[in-house]
Formats: sequence, C-alpha cells, structure tokens
Amino acid sequence: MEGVDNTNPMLTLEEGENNNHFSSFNDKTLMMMAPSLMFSGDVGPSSSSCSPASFHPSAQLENFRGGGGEMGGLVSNNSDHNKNCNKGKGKRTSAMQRIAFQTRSDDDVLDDGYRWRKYGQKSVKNNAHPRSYYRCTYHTCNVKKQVQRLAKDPHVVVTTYEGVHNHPCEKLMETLSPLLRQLQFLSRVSDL
DNA sequence: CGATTTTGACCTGCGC
DNA sequence: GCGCAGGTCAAAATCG
Repeated sequence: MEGVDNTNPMLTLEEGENNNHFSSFNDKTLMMMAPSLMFSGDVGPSSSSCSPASFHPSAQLENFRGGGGEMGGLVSNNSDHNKNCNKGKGKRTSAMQRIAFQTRSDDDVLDDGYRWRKYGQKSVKNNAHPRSYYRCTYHTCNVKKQVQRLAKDPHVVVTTYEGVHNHPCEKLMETLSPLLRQLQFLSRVSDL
C-alpha cells in the first residue's frame, strides 16, 4: 500500500448503477478486505488475502463473498448495473462483480498486490480529474479496475474493481514462496 | 527488446 | 437520427 494514508481509509462498495450512492466506511478492516473479494482461485480462502501484513482472516472475508443480498446491497451484481456495463466492446457477464472503494492517497494507484496494465484514460464529465482504466496483466485474468479522483476532494481516490481474479495475488506469492520452499525442504528432511 | 503508458480514434448505449 | 458520454482499441512513445 505504498503512498496510501492508512490512517484514514474509507471503503466504498458500489451500490447499484449510481456512482453517487457510495456507502463510505471509516473502517480499516473493510478497506483491506475489498481487494480480496476479487480473487476466486482454487488455492483456498486464506490465499485470497493480499498484503499479508494487513489483511484479515479469511473467515471474516467469507461473509462478504455471497455478494448482493447479505451485503446489504453493497456489492453490486444487479441487472441495472450490468446493463449499464454493456457499453463499449467489452461485454460483461452477470457474474461480473463490481466493487468500489475510496482511499485517501496522493498516489492514483494503490498497491493491492496485483499487477495492472493501463489501457485507457478518459476525462469524465463534472470532474477535472481523468479516469484511468487498468486491466490485470495475468494472461487468463480479465479483471479491470477504474481509478478516479473525486472532483470535490482530489485527495480521495475512488478505485472500482470489476470482475474476479482467477489467480493468486503476486505479492502474496512472493512473500509466501520462500516459506513454502522451506516447508517443502523440511518435510523432505523429516521423511528421511 | 519486451513491457507498459499515452493518447486519439473508434464503438456502443442512451437521451432527446 | 444525432450528439454526448463512457469504455476500449491500438499505434506510437517511453521505460527498465
């Protein structure tokens, strides 16, 4: 999370198709949980947490996975929104999840542990700050995110994730791989 | 030299 | 049908 001021994080999960209907939380826990919602790989729930130092146990995350209903409408999967997302060439599926949250940061891109490639930037109406479009660089993963600063508060960055990662978080794997190697070594030694 | 960013053009949906 | 706004593409530029 380089450059992110974690002393004042705000999670915002998108509600419906209207971006003005953000529900903000001054809750560090929720803010940290948001990126982990994006991963649905088969490496087990605990691997879904990026930035190991700061993410919460998977048991808490599971409550948020169900989407829609139990989230009180915070995670959007509704048809109105999907209709709205069918603009442009990229077609959305009903399985597409969109999660938006706000961070107070001078950096546009918060370090969520995944690698992103920018594929577009667009100035939007009623906002002096352009919106940036990113795609996950992992070959089989087509998760996207949009990054935009608030017009009324340029220090607040709104990040919108769209889709679900089908691979583990790179940062996490970097952190865990030496540990894994050590474990494999130790298990081999104990077998002797 | 491959990966990433920049940026103008293009496409699509929506409102009038 | 037309214009606008948002999203994406893709060639060129830049970076490591």
